[in-house]
Amino acid sequence: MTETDVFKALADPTRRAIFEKLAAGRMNASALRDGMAISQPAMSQHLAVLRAAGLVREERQGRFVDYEVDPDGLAVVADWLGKYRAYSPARIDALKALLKEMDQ
Amino acid sequence: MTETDVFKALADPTRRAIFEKLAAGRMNASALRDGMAISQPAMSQHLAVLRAAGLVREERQGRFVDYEVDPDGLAVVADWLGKYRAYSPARIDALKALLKEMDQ
DNA sequence: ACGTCATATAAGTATCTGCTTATCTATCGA
DNA sequence: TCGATAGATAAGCAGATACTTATATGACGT
Repeated sequence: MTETDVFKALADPTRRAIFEKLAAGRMNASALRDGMAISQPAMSQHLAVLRAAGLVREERQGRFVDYEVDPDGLAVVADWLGKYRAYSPARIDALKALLKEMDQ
Repeated sequence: MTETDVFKALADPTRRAIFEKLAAGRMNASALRDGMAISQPAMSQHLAVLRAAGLVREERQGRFVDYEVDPDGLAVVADWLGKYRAYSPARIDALKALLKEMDQ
């Protein structure tokens, strides 16, 4: 779950797509697969990479394995980005928006 | 300057180290290099990758080329991360800290 | 217990990555 | 104009990556 693991995991567009799909809600590997032109072993391998990076976690449900977003991996990205706050006006705007959101 | 370009660029620890060094202030390629066990062509290649990702920009100064952090690449990361705000309590804490900072 | 289904793992392979050495381009000072 | 210096680019190569097909594991219904 190092920075390198996380950024490497996110460097692949297929894995980002899988992650994005999971962000909509917990799902098993087969459900993830449909509509996604990807073989079963490829999906399994991508999920293993995401899991090793701490971006995703799994919970076995009998014969199925449900996957869901793991905030730990996101925290690594957030922390990295945080170091460069001074350079990120766009992010500061986003923060302001989030604050507004939180105040409501 | 796609998401893939940015995450791929950041997936390499040497490139993250270069970026971090640049975050401390604009610097030419030779200055970046010292203290960094990296050959001149390797540095040049890494800088090209960072530049293509929009993480860094260059300005020729006579015989030297100064590099500096380009916020555009960071904005890509911030935007990506922003999509998963709901999952990132650590990031929200960071935001709160930033707010405090901004209020002072 | 048996066949089936969900997922993981193994092994092989084409492509990509990050490095190396060698060479080019361009700007500087003398 | 010449030698030196900063940096980029080319070509080659070892290792990593993302896929494939084949097979293993393990839980389910019957």
